[in-house]
Order: sequence, then C-alpha cells, then structure tokens
Amino acid sequence: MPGEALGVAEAARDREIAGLVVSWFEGAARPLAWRTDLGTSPVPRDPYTCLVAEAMSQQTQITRVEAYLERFLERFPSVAALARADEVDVLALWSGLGYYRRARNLHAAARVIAEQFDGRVPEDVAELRRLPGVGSYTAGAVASIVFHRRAPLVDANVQRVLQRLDAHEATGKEASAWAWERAGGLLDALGSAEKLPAYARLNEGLMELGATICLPMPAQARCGSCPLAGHCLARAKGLVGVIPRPKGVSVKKRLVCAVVVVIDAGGRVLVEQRAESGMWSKMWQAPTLECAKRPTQQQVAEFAVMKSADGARLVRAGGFVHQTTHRTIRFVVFAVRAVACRRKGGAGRKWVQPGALQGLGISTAARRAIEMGVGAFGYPGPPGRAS
DNA sequence: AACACGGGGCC
DNA sequence: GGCCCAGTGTT
Repeated sequence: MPGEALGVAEAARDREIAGLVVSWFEGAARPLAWRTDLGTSPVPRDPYTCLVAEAMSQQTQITRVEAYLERFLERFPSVAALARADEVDVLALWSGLGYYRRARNLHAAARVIAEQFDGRVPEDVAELRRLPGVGSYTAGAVASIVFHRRAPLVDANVQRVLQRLDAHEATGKEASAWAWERAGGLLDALGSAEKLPAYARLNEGLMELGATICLPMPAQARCGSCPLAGHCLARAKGLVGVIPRPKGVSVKKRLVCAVVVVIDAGGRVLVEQRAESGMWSKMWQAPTLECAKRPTQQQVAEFAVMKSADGARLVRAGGFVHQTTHRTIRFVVFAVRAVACRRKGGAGRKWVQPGALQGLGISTAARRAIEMGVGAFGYPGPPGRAS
C-alpha cells in the first residue's frame, strides 16, 4: 500500500523496478524531436518546447505530435513570440489536431509566463499549475522531465503500467489516487547518487513502457519484452486482461450537419466563426445547419438563401460521416454560387480563398466539407490536401 | 463524480 | 465498428 512504510522486501522490489525502468528507457526510448537529452550528443531540454509538446500530447498519440510541433515552433519559437501572437494564428497551427481548447490554453499560458514569470517557464509543480491548461500530469511532466524535480506524474500509460505491476484492480478516483502515490513511491526508490536525471528517466520510462510494451489491449501487450515482467503481479495472476477494467460503451449522439459552401465570382468561400462554447468553439466553417435529423431540401434552401442572400440553385456536392469521441455526424454538403455577393464579411464572417484555409483555425470536418463544396464547381482544392 | 472536448491509428 | 490516446476544465 503506497503511503505506508514499506517492508524490506517491498523496498527492494521498488528499487529494482525503478532501476530497471531507467536503464530500459535509456536503451529503448523512441527518438522524439523534443527528447534532446538522450543519445550521443545530449542537449538539455528546452522548457518552452516541452511545454508545447506536452500540451499537444494530451489525449493524443505521441507520433501524431511531431509534425504539428515542428510547424508550431517554427512560427512561435519562444514564449514571447507565442504571447504576442493572435489567437487565430495559434488555432490555425493547431488545425486538425483536435481538442482546440488546448491551443487557447497554451496561448494564455504563454501570456501568463511572459507577464507573471518574467518569460521563463516555472520550474515547480505549484507554479506550473497556475498556467491554463497545465494540470497535474503536465505540471509533473515539465517539472520532472525538464527541470529534474522530484515530481511524480500519472497519465493513462503510467496508470495502466502501475496497476498491472501491482495487480491493483481499483477504478476511478481511487485508482488515480493510488497511482499518484505509487508513482511518487517509485521516485523515492531511486538511488540517491543518480537522483536528478533519474526522476526524468523513470517518469518518461513508465510512459514509454505503457506506450510501446504494456499496451492497453491485452492481446497486444508484449509481456515477453517487458523489463518488469518478472515483477508484474498482473502477469503472474493472469489479470492483464482486466486491468484496467474495460470501460462501458457509451452511446454516440448522432446528428446531421448540412453545409452550404457559398462561392463568389472570385472563387472565394464564405466562412463563419463558431460560437464560444461547445464543439469546435471559435473555429471557422462554411455556414452549417445542425439538425438531429436530415433536413429537407426546402430547409437547406432557405438556410442557403439566408446565408448567401442569393436565390441561386443549390448543387449537391456530396456527403461524408465524421466521427468524434461522442458523436457521429453525417455531413451533407451543398454548393451555391453567390452571383451578386451581397453578403459582406463582418464580425465572425468573411470570404476567403480556398487556398487560404490553412491560415484559419478550422476543424478537419469543416475543411473537408469546404473542399467538397468547392470541388463541386470544379475548382482545385488547396495544395497538399488531395483526397 | 460525470461530462465535454477531436481526430487518427489500430485491430 | 470499437477502443484508445503523454488530460484539463466545467458542471
């Protein structure tokens, strides 16, 4: 039980486990762009780079992050650069990555760092937690991995690895509290001679183990390659399949989005900014009618006239299904020429060339719908987005 | 404590 | 088609 005094045998087990994870990680770490302190010519990690990488990594598989990170750092190479950026430009570089609130939080965090921390990423957990979008995991990650503090961290990987290691079957809040205690206990088991860098190695090693060896689906778990196999109680007891316990299936909400892609004589497309709350908040899209059921042709036509101030005929451009974690959205896409172009841009709406969509904060689904609508009139899609 | 929040990769 | 992911903030 973490938090209580360890017996001699438990303490010895923890020391062995901690050492095994550290040495395994040093040999098995995937070469990620921001892991600059590993390999033959190690360079200390850049705090700002790691903060951005951690924000992008939340609820996102790490291999998807690198391309986004590179573009982001090229455009906003420092806290100061990000702090003075316009939000629209920040969202544009996040476009396609999802969970867009992370981008707004990171932007706000840069401003807090600039104004309250003299432009330097804070080094300890309590201060890091004051940054928007930095929760217990991210604070622990930056404090330990960048600044070598004794700060535990628990993400989905660590949660699973530790619960399997000790065959701990709890769920929910209890499991979380247990894992944080356990992660801290393992940090304390590290040998004092190598403590500073080892905190980072152990934390990152536990995550790496979960991401590459101790995989969620029991059929995929590569226990034969696991450095902790000899210590793993779930493996010994045959509990790998039930830790963590499979989640109940949640019903996805189904809805229909009728998208009207209004195209003016210059080939520009009308886009509007979504509301402040809800999904894709403040992201741009072509005018979209959201319904529980498929709207009638008449409803779409009225909506199109309202948006384009134009009586031109609708062209059916196509459709697709977009899945998110909680919804199944049927997109039905129409195109219409705004011959007279009476609708002007204004607050929350503007006309853009399809090629300029990449400069906007726009969801994957909205981008796809616009490309479909533009394609219906034979315009080429923006470069690099062939589908 | 439960829910909202994206999107792609994997089986 | 279902499950998952280097979580956080809100209700």
